[in-house]
Amino acid sequence: MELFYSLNPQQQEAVEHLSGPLLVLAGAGSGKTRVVTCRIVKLLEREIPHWKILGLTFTNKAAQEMQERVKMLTSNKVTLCTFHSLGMRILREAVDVLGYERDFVVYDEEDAAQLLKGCMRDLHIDTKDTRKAAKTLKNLISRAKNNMIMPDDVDVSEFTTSVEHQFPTVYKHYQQRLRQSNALDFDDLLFLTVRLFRENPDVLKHFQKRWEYLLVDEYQDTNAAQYTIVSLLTANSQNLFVVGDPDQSIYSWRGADIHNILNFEKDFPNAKVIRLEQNYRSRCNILNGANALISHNASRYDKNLWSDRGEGEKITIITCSDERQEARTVIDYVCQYQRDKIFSLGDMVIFYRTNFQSRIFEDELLRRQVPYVIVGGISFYQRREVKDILAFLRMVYFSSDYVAFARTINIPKRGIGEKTVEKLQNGAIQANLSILDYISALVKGNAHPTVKISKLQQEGLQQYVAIIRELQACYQQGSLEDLVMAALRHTGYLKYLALDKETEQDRKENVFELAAKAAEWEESVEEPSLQAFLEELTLKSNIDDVDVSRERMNLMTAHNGKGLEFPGVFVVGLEEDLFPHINSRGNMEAIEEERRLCYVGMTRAKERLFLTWCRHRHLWGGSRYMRPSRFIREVPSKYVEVLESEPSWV
DNA sequence: TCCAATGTGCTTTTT
DNA sequence: GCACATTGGA
Repeated sequence: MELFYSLNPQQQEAVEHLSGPLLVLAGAGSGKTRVVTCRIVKLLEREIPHWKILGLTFTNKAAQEMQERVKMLTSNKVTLCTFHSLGMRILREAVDVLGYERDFVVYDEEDAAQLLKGCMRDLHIDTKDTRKAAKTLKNLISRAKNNMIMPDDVDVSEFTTSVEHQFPTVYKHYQQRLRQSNALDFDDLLFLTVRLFRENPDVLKHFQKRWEYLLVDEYQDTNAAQYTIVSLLTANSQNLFVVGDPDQSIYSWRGADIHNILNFEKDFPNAKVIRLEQNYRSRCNILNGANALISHNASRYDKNLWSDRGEGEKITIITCSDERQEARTVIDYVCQYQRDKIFSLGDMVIFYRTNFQSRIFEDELLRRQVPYVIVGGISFYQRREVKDILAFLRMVYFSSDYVAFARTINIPKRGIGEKTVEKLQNGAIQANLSILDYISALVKGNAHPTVKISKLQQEGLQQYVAIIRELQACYQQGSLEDLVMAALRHTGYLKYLALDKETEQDRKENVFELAAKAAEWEESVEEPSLQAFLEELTLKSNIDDVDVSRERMNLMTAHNGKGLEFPGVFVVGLEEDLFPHINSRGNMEAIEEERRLCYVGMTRAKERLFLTWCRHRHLWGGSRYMRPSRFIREVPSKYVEVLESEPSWV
């Protein structure tokens, strides 16, 4: 088969691997995705039934791409999904064993943050800076769940601050509130799966039998919970095939533990290790420069990534006077390459460390009318107006979803503020009713306990209940698109949007777009349901449906560049305290992660690589002197040409 | 409850 | 320089 024809011996060996644990250490650009896909195809050729194979990825996009490739090659459908959607599937089947309801709603980060804020109010957490405290608590909860620690088992011995001391209480309360909403957060999808497996050997056995061959992509980014899921599922079969590159581990701040990949051989005795060291992507100057950079990390597996793609041009390092000039210089190159037909716009990318850096490049691109796209950033489904409508839809299906209730009850204004919402929630909890049933009883005058509210609020609630009931009726008969349109109509949402003239147009377009997407989605799936629709949207990220049809310059954070490649790459803002970021100062591990991030950026480049830095930069309202990033110094001069950009006069 | 004026403190973000 | 959170008056 042509697919296997051009595999090198190491790739071949990995693809041929039939059973037992295998770690593929796949350097940047070494054909990792192809190896995973080919191995799946190979398993199918060996008459392993497709339903026994499970492939796990970190993004929907990666899962989708592999799914398509496999389907094209074999017309078979193996299960390829993210860890979180795997958790979702498993929990939908069996979470009742843990005392949860099966038709739970999933809270995204924003919903969870909202819930947490409510918890902090409930518990009267008093701090100087609520925002910071909320962030700290959110992180602590996430870390606890990723490390599979229950509220009662939190180790408080290392805690010093008052916020930290309050954490176990908040965590416990937060879990309780999730339950009252019949909701799970992202981390629960993993943690509860682990608990389900650990506490119910029969359930585990069932899933072990179901999937006998496991493949994990980007293994260096797994956290403890994901690691546990994988090792539990493969405990019997031992058929675990993982691919990853420790040098590209850039999500430790999200709980990813690089030791999962570094200790693979220890964790899985008899494990085989295959190294893919030939890079098919980059010119030698680029690859050698990147290799030299990453060799400055002390804690790593040494590897020797090489390329036979020829020397190519040297890495260009440009010193700029400030960020305006940096943007001009970069876009000058972009336009020149495009004009000379060396690269098309879509062949080039700008990588930056932080989102705010994109603005100046956008200005410059707009000024010169160069089409561009920002990959990542705020997702369509996270826009306020879209989430508002989705929250209404959630109330239609999940009548005890407090976060959706709190979000929608005062749209449009019904005189029901924070305090009243709190009272209503407490009333509902005491009455042991869903929030919708409770306020429904309340307006009819037969709620126990009853809550004191004003005449105006009474009317507001009545209206609200009527709207939701109406939408529920609509959901019984019509399509999803109709339901979205009905939500717009019955809630008076368009009128509500018209209150802010500046944003009205964009927001209107977005809500209509949502209706269109609902229609499209309904067409494309076999069994459309409101629940499935909402569920898919919460697990969907912003980079999942990028529009590649149009020819546009790409802008994104270095994090979002992972897994992509471009002929021309600009890594910008390489200054101390920006890249590496100031928050990593003095912390060796953090600096090393920044270095890996820079390495990821550099190794995306096939033909041409530019590294730029500015002597001055406007940061937090003032102009600052910057020093060139240590990462620039760490690229040996033999791979580099250095340019000083003209000083900017304007 | 709501709105406008004032005060603070800055990342990255697969799901 | 900006978003977002808190505060105080209507």
